Amino acid sequence: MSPKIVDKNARRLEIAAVAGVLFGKYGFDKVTVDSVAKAAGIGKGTVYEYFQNKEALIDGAFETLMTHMMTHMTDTLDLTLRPLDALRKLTFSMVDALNHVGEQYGFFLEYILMLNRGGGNAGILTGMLTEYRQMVGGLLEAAVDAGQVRANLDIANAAASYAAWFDGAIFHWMTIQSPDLKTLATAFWDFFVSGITPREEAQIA
Amino acid sequence: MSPKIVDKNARRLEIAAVAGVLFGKYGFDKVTVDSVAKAAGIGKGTVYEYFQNKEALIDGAFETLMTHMMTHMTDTLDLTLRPLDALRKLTFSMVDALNHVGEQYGFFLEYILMLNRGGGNAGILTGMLTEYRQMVGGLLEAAVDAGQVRANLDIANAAASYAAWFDGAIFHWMTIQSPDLKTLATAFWDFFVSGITPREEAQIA
Amino acid sequence: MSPKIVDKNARRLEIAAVAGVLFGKYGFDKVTVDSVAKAAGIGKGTVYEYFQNKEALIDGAFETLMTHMMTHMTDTLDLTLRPLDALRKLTFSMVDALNHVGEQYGFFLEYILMLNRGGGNAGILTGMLTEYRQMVGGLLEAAVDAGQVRANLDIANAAASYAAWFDGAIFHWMTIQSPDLKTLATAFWDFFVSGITPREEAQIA
Amino acid sequence: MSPKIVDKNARRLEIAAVAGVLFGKYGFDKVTVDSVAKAAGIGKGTVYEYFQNKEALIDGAFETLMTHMMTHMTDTLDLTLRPLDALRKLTFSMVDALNHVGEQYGFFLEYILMLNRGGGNAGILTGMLTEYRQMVGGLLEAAVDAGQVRANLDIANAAASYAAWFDGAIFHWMTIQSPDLKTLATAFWDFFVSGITPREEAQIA
DNA sequence: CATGAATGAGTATTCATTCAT
DNA sequence: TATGAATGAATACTCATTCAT
Repeated sequence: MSPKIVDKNARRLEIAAVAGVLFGKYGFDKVTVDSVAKAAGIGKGTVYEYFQNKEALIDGAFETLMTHMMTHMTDTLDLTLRPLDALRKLTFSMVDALNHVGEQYGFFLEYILMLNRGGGNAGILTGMLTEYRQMVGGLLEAAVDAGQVRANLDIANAAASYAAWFDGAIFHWMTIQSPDLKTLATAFWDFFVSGITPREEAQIA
Repeated sequence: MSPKIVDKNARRLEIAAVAGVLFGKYGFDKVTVDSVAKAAGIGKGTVYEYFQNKEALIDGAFETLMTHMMTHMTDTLDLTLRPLDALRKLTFSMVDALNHVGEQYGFFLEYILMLNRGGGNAGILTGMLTEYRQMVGGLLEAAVDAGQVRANLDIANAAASYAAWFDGAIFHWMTIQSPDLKTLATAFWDFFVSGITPREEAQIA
Repeated sequence: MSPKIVDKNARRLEIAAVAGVLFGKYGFDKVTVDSVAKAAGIGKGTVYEYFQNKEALIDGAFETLMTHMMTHMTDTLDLTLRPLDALRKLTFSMVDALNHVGEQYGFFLEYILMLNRGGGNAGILTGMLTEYRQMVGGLLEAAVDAGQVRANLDIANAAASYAAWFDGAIFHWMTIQSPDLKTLATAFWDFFVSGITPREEAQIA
Repeated sequence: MSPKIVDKNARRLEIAAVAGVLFGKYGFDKVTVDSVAKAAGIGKGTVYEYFQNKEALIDGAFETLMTHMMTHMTDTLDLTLRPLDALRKLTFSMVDALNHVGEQYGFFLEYILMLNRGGGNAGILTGMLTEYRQMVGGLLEAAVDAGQVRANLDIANAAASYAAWFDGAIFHWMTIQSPDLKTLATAFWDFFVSGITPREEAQIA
């Protein structure tokens, strides 16, 4: 009922978003609370009205980033398409989006490192990765049902592999810009499809 | 000329190795030069005898790590096997090794982030990644010649995809320990082979 | 806008003054920023709120000292006296003052050395010395008009010589306390006056 | 009898001279023992064979500088000239010399500051200044005897004033290069002579 | 005698956090 | 509620000095 609560939350998200951009660009330790405040157009003390400390700020920033990415995914997911086509569309849409949020992605990586070292809220990330795998898994399952994918596919691990490939590709692309992300994705998709679609027989030695 | 006999290079590598472990465990900014010195059993000033500054220390540590990893790869590479088998062996050997250098791998990720933000020596990393892709590409090419892999495979991109998957898998594994790396690798391998081996025909919609 | 009312400029001058005393007593390099803070009764970080770095602190201290000295001179300058008498009064008043700011004077010397080596703001000092010479030159000129000084005196260089003597005298006095500054000044004044006042004829060989 | 003693002393003087140049150029605190060693073409440890510590090094450097200056003075002193002319020659010769040892002079000033703050060997400096005043005083006394200077001159204080002027002039010249030292000296000399030479009567108010 | 590798005390500077207004 | 002045803990880096060779 109190309209201020809305304001407070909006302001919170605003600050977190600004912080996320800075963290992505310069890294957690190089970003000062003061620079976040300046970038958000508020006083340094005010940041502490919304976040208990710098750590909380990074958690908030990460949540905001994840929300954006998940929203993008959900929005892009087109259930009128056949499952494998929906996955293809999703894949390339993400590639497109990444060309625009590359810096944020750096922040994403860094956050994972922080978690690994005991800082941050691991739950957020685990949950998000699980959700990501499940979305892909769900599509693959539907594709099995639709006969687009071979029935004996280990869906959970295929989804995990897909996701791993995706993040690894971005990761390498950040290091060497060649080949560009779209080319890499195209080649992968081709090869991914070859691996999962029905076939007469496998002839491995 | 020098009255004190010290193998300056050996000492340098020693310090870099110690630093690498700490950087991997706690991250660059959380590691103090003093802690590196203590861990190496030397005085703080001595670190500065071998490295101009903390940045140089991280470059040195990275070089050391890369050298180790490349050496491990080369050592593991068994050219008496058929190419695809050699690649499989390499893959699982790396997975094994990673269970032991997981922390170092965190350092590896972090270094990439630093490079992306303008610090560090980008050349080392680019070179290493290129070398990694080439090694895999070489094996795939040999596999094509041996008829183990379909002839129309885009080798360069398949190698890049393989490498991307590999790093992405480690990356996700660092975040959620489930499934374990070996399971993930087994599923990927199966599915990778399906994608690259010869087949009657592709039946994609 | 600012909820905390602090006269930033007053605080700045206060810190500079305190720093000036310490610099004078112990020299720039022997004085730590922390000791300045302690002496000013503030925290170390606060010093950096007012001065960008230690160098800025010394510039500020010097400005403060110069302002004090110049104010003292101007206050002492009595224009109701005949010009030469005004200069005499000024001279001895400065001597008196110096017995109290001797330590500061050490800082003054040191600052000049720093300037000579490329640090500090040379403009401040040059301006101050020029002003000092002009004040003396003005008095000598008035004395010429009043017939107290011989008309053919090279005023600019006499003023420069006077100033040089003054600083040199302080300088030697700092080294050997004998003779005391007043005696030295008395002798100089007598002899200075002999050199500049009108005379029948010069009988130099 | 031992020829090594000569060597040792020569080496000592050599190091001190080199140190003096560096101290003059950069200031005591900015000069490292290592840089002195490098400049002297020896090892860092060797410096400590000849000087107990950095402080001793500065004392040695100062002694060397003083010896040079005194030697220059004594060499220049021409007793075949009439006393006042000898003093004039000495003055201008020193001015000439200073154009070449300006940097060393900075060291001289700094040393005085150090003494004033309790470091260094005050005796050396006091002795040297006394000697300097006595040399000038002696010439003035001889000039009185020769009738070149008025008999009622307070010789001790005139000598002290002369010396003070000299150092003050150099000091100002270091700050503002204008007027050049020779011009300043010419004006001073003219005016000094006016003040000390015999005259009919003083007509001061 | 000469050396320079090793050392750690000492210091400038940054920045997260607090709190009076 | 918003602010930014004040603070001091934390840290990279320097350099005089020692001492094994």
